Amino acid sequence: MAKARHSRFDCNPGCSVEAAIGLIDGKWKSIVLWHLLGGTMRFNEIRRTMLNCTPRMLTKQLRELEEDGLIVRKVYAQVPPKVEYSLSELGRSMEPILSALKRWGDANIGLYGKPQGHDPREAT
Amino acid sequence: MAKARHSRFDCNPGCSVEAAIGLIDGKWKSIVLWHLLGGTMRFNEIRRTMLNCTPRMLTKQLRELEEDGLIVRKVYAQVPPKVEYSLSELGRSMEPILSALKRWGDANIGLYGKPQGHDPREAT
DNA sequence: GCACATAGTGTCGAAAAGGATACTGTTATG
DNA sequence: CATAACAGTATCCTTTTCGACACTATGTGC
Repeated sequence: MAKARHSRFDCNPGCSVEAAIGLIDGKWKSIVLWHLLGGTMRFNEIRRTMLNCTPRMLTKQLRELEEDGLIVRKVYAQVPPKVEYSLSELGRSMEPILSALKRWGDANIGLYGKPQGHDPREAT
Repeated sequence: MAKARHSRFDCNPGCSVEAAIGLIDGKWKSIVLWHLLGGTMRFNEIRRTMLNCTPRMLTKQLRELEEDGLIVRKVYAQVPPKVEYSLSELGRSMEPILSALKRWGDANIGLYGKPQGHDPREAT
């Protein structure tokens, strides 16, 4: 797998929990997965949803998700290149996790989100 | 909040997802929360469930969880010190997330946990 | 007056993650 | 021949995170 932070399963009763977050705790991974729940997307299409993510970063996150078997990368042999990303079966099986995160976030983001301290660049 | 990695909410439709994982993506946080779902625990009691976590690390994770309002720290004025940690209301409200992670991990850990890449030190 | 238990701290260093910025390759189009 | 589109790469650097290891404080029991 791609991530190191949670890849060691140091704990026992909780290690399946650790294993699961280990796959989605990159800076942009959960968001990418969330967007892909809505269907197949192209590279720049994903990028446009998270403008603060550099292409390098996005590539990295996508490659790790692919390595972990959560998404599928389909390259079309065209010349303005076309690459489509979509959830694999395994990726789709994470829907309950993503939904739970979304629900919790929606319900509680007021506690953490905007109050102060969001950077003045573009927060989209 | 304590974490920086996900504290900027760079994305919009997915930022509530980001907000949620931002609170549980420390190396040991999700595990601590998972254990605390089972009830109040003392410092060393938690430690014993994750022997690879140094006290310094555990303290850090617990402090961040407390800062984020997910757990409650109760200090008893005794002399072999006694400190109890438990989930706050907000922490308990994460149960669906934790459970979803656990279920997914239990169902799929075989794909990642054992196959390759677990280090030969003690995996407990 | 000394060790013991609990819940930590402090310091240092290595590794991982993340980010800024610039550049590449390939064809179709004008 | 120059330009543009798309999907990346390459290089370099900063920040964050993690870990090892040693050390602290304080009442109690011997």
